Amino acid sequence: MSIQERRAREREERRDCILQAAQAIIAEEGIEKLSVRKIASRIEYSPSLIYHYFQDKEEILHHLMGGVYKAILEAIAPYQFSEEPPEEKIKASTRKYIEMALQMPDAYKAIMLSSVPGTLAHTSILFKDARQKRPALGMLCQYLEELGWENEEQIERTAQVYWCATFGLIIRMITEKDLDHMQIERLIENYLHFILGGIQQSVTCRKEEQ
Amino acid sequence: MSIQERRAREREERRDCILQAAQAIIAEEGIEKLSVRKIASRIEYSPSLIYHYFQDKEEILHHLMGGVYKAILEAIAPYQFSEEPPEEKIKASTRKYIEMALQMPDAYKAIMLSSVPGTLAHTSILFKDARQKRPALGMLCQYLEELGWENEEQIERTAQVYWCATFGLIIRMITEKDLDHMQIERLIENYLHFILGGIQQSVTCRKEEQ
DNA sequence: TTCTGGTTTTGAACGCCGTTCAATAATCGC
DNA sequence: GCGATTATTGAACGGCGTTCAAAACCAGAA
Repeated sequence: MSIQERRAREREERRDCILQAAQAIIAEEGIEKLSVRKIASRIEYSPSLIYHYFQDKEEILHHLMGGVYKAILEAIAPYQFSEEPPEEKIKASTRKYIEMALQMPDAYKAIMLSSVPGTLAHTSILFKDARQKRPALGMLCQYLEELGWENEEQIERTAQVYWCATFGLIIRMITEKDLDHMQIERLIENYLHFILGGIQQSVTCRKEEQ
Repeated sequence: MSIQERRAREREERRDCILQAAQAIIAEEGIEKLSVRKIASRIEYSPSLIYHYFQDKEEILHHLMGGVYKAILEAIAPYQFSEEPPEEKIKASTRKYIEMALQMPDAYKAIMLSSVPGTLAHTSILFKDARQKRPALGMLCQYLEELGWENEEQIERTAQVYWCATFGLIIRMITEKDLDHMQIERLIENYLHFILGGIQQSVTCRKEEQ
């Protein structure tokens, strides 16, 4: 028993070791320079070994990216329980989300632009009832409800396009390098103002309809 | 003279031929499967030949993508001269832009996500005075002016985040496959409603400030 | 201790890729 | 027709992800 346990533990350790090496390479050279062979040489094993611990390169990426995205989601989770008004909660958590993403641009890009089913299962937001499975989406839906929105379908769809829009800003800021902190700060501020306007306007519309 | 002209023409023709072959491969197999060797084999020349007509693979992509993006911009240009109210012009041209992008998802993704300076020079929108160089941006700025906006800086920044947001929606719709026409239509409709809300709200704010 | 069965690790290979470069073939100006 | 220019090629380099049969290793049984 004990021996099998040790074996399993060692196996897990080596998996971690591979993931760590991959992370280090990404940190040093960028995600597009990551290769199975480089991971192997860094841990001083032959490339074929990797394939006894992971099915393919994609699986390695998937593991790493899962961790990254989880970190972002965990960073914005606390706002949920804040006592501030919903608008402020939306603003604060969106800002945090953007800042987290910008701190790990390669990883964010990689995970959010991946079309691999396994990754997509963690990042897609445009399916029905997505709010149940996507914390960021669910959080925004909750805020909208706190703001008095009632149409379930409109809430979810608004949350979906909201996060698409936020995603767009982030990716463009990542893609267009040479933006300094000042410009980024201004863009985020402008974006939040603009997008919150969209939410408030929709409230106005709803109120008028009643 | 004439002979040199013919030479130049022939050279141009072969360049076109290479570009056409590349386009065909992209159409058949997707952009990520495009390779210099495939282009060469399709035009029945050796791979090395390609490098006498283009500096590298990137330059080929750049030429193709330039054409693609131009097509989108040309498709939305006419709305500029329409007599409809600015809100309608914004809605209509944004919708057209989105639809065009969705018709050539691979190409759109490739050009808008490329970080290569040459490509970036055609697609970046987050720099100062971008409205002078970016038709889509300039158009939106014009509409905002027609709506009575006056703060030059706010106009440009709003236009920037507006297109970032639109870009985000498009990329997510492209990335998350399995969306049917109905869902896409609903998302676009919802997005336009939402984002126009943002614009109108900003107007309201401005009016209140005065 | 030696053998056995399973696990871990490797080396070599396959078939791709982008790119370079010296050598050859074709074409032109004279 | 000849020398220079241009077009084209074949072979090679170094990289990639991945596969697979063979080797090395190791736990427990005889």
